Amino acid sequence: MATSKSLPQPDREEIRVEAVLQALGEPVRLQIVRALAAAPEGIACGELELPVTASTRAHHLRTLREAGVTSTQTEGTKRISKLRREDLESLYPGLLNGVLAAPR
Amino acid sequence: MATSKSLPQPDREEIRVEAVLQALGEPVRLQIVRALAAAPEGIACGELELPVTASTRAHHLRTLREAGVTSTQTEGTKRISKLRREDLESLYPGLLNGVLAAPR
DNA sequence: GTGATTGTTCGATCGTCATCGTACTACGAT
DNA sequence: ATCGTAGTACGATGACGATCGAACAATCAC
Repeated sequence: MATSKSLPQPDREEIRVEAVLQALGEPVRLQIVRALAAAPEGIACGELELPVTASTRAHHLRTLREAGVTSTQTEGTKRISKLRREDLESLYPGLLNGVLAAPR
Repeated sequence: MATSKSLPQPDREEIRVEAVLQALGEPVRLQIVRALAAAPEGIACGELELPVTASTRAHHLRTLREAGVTSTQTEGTKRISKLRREDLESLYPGLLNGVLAAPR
């Protein structure tokens, strides 16, 4: 049986804009967010191509999740992360689109 | 005669989204940005009510200016800072409004 | 079971940054 | 010129965070 569990994350009303902006302001994390934005079905940690080691990758994914930017579900040994687009759009309408509109 | 000079700042195309997000992610700076958003005519450094000393205030204003978030003009001994709304809206449409929509 | 895969957690290191006080500059008023 | 005001620049400190390697945990395949 494929057990699937959600990792802890802040509720929508607990999300703080400073934490979101700080999370998005780190280059590696912004790169992750761009990849997640291009993959609505979510991405497993290991599938992200990043210039850092696996432990640093885990650290950034945790930061994004705890800031309320992403949600993570375990699928077997994989952990699928997705953007919390609805929550972010509801809290800060236009913010995410504006960030994603930035030239790379 | 009232001499008026603009302090150096990045051109629109030099603005990096990481720097903008990082600048906005600091609580004191976000407070400054909120105050500037409420005062389209600009605010002098000393008129900002912040829980930090003058030197820290100057540091944050410099960070915002160098990130491309604000512009600063000298008016006598005062330095008037304004939000670069047009540039930010052009680069990251919706971002600033989204941030300002956040509950305090 | 063993082993391989996937990912996290822990501890350490190193750099960056927010903060402060002090000294300094620039301008205006007297 | 002297004084007061507005703000910056510098140097130091302390805290936070990005990074890594190594050890650990959980699941799947065999």
